[in-house]
Amino acid sequence: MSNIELNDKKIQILNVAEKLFSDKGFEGTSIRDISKEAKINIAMVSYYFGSKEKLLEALILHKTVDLKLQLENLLKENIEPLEKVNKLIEIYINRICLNKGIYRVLHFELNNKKREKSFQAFTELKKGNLKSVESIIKQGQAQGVFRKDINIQLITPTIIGTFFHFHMNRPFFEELLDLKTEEMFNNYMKNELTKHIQQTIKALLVYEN
Amino acid sequence: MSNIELNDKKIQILNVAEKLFSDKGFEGTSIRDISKEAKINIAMVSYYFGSKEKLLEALILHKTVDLKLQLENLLKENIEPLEKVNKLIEIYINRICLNKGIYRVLHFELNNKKREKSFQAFTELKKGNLKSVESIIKQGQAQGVFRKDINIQLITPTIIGTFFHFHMNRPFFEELLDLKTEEMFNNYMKNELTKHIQQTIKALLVYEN
Amino acid sequence: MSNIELNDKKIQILNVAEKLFSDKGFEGTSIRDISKEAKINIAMVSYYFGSKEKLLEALILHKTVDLKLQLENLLKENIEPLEKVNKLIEIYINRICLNKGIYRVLHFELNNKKREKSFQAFTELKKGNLKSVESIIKQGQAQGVFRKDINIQLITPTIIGTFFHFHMNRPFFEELLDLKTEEMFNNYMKNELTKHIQQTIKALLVYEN
Amino acid sequence: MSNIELNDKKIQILNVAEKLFSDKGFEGTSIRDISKEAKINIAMVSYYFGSKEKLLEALILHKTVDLKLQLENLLKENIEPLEKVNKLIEIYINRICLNKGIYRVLHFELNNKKREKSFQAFTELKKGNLKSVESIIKQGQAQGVFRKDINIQLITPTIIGTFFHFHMNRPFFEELLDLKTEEMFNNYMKNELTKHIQQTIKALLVYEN
DNA sequence: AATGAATGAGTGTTCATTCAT
DNA sequence: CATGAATGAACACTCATTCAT
Repeated sequence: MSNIELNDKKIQILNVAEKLFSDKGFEGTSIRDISKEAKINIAMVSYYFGSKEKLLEALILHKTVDLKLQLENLLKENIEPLEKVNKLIEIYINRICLNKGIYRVLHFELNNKKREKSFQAFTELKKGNLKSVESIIKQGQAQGVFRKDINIQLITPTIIGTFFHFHMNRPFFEELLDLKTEEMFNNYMKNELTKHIQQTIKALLVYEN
Repeated sequence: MSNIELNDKKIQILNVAEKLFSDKGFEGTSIRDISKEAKINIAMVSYYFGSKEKLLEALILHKTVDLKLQLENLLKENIEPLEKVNKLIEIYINRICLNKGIYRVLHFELNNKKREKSFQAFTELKKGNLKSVESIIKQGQAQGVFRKDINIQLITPTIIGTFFHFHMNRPFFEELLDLKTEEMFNNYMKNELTKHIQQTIKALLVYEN
Repeated sequence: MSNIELNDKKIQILNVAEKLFSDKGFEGTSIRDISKEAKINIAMVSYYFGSKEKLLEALILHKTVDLKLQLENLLKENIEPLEKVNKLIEIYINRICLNKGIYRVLHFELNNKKREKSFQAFTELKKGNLKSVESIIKQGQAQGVFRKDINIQLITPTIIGTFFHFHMNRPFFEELLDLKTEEMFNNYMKNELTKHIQQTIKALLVYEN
Repeated sequence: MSNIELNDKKIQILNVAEKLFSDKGFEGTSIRDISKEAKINIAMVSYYFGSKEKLLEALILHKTVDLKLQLENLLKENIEPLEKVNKLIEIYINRICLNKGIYRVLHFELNNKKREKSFQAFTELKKGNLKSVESIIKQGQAQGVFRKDINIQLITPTIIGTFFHFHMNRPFFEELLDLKTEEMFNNYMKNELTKHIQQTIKALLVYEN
């Protein structure tokens, strides 16, 4: 899927880059920071990836490949539509949790600049996501479980947007909800927040206005 | 509310800063960019605001002052709770549309760094928002219109998150929904998207699981 | 002697400038620092003195006018030559103590740059000093008290140089001699150091090699 | 003794820095000045030394390392105390003549600021100097050649102070003594001035008040 | 006579990138 | 293949000074 060879050192650089881009933003992270943290020579980044920009592109490609697979597997599962939606939500949340950093960077950086290549990859990903959601919901509609008048295209923004907003405002919610440790915060996300989103989507899909 | 005098040139700088911070991020925007775009001397920013950091603070204060007032007025209105929630959503969306730039900056820049002062201003704003939501929902609960077991703290993330995710992925949705002009996109946000969010929140507040 | 009018504000500026130039050097002191410390408008310095450079010139002229008078009075006193030399040393040390700052600036700044006007004033001062020393020593030689083969031109460097070196290395000697307070340091200068210099010059003037 | 590698370009930078710091002071010299004079890229200074401040530190270390050795060798020499004192004076003067620039900087820049690291290196140097002087004089006192009541700590200020004052007022003495060429001035320093200081110190050490 | 507003030039430093080895 | 050395450009910011009022 990616046309660049990824040896160990490249992956090491990508991991460090993800962490730092996430913490300090793309512009706020210098190649020096990356090379120091990854314990590699400063020229390695340009040498391996061509430029800082292309490092970001590689990072995005590297981190978004397998979500597609996960979704395709979900579609094949033989479970009820609502259950599938719930699992879909869990997959999303889990993915973003796993790749905390990159999603932040993705949303912020990709829309500002004309990073055509990665942007396309990202667009493809989003289209794939949408198709999966569409497929699941139409299945539910066919079974008479879901309402017919649903704006399917706005389901994903609700799921990911809700989660993302919570995630982006982490310090605020840490204080508000008294989530003192990393573990507590993660638990809240995986339990309360996930439940809230599932409940929201269910209400939206099922409730007759 | 703001303790700095805002003459025309300051406001001009703030507007340019909002635009550029929004487009290219805080770190990605240089004082040179701002001064060039605003057609002012490069030293003016530091001269007027003290530093780039303080410019951001001033920008946040400048752009968030009247949201609070709008919400307070809403609370006093003598209308049904559901109607109030819908109006609240409209206010949010309208505000973010008006100040696209600053909200984008707020979301992406303000949480990763220790920009204490600006961060506090933003936290206060979010706390105020939460209080308003809480007040409205409890009113609805008292009237028996809304369910009792609502996680109030997660309502705002759903409203703003959904809207924001849509807004952040503008190019994607422009293509997907064939929204060719600025006007069409804005109309979609003000109609379909708003309706979707209102419908979502209503379902969440009213629907018995 | 000075061709500029010195009103209260000018003198206030000069005093602040002396203090700051002394503490942080000429280049290390900004007009902003001076205007803040002197509680005057930042444009006042340029307005009153023309420029930062000219402020320094004015400062030098202002601070060196009355040394000449003191020396002329000393010459007229009817006391023994050795006593006169000792008094001369006391006058020097006292003057430099009084105008701590300016002498440091004088020596450092005046030799580096071509500040012709103040440099001339300073040269005149030094010539006057030399004449006084010469006059005193020749008096002593005439009376047979002092040796004939003295290099009069190098007496002043010995007096002022010794004192100045001590003064410039204040932190070092504070530690070495355990002079914990301002007062202790000043007392050491006025007593031990003065005595040492007087003893040195006496030995030089009197001792037969 | 120095923990930084000194290649040719670094030494070139150090030499230029010494010259310019000496001429225009530390604050008065910009990295741009240095880079222009040394014909190197402006970023090289920060690249090589870390900062302008650290360049000064390196300069001090670089220029003061071998004085210590010279003094230690002097102490071991088997010559009369008075001869040793005279040689000590010659060493001082010679060193300062050789490294005119750095000593000038040392005296004027190092005491007013908290340049801790450089300051410490300089303090160590001064302490070493003092020990050498002390050792020599006590030897002379033990042999009954020098007086017992000498304030040893004020010997160095007299030696260096006298020399330095002369050196700092070079233009004045050039005119006064009609020293038309560089060579004449240097000769005067190495002959008359040195002799004067040696004579002064001898008188101070030997003459019974 | 005095000053707040404004500015162009300059500051030290960091940047991503290049290139000879 | 990999890298240390090196660099021009850009960074945020401060400077002394000017000028309209």
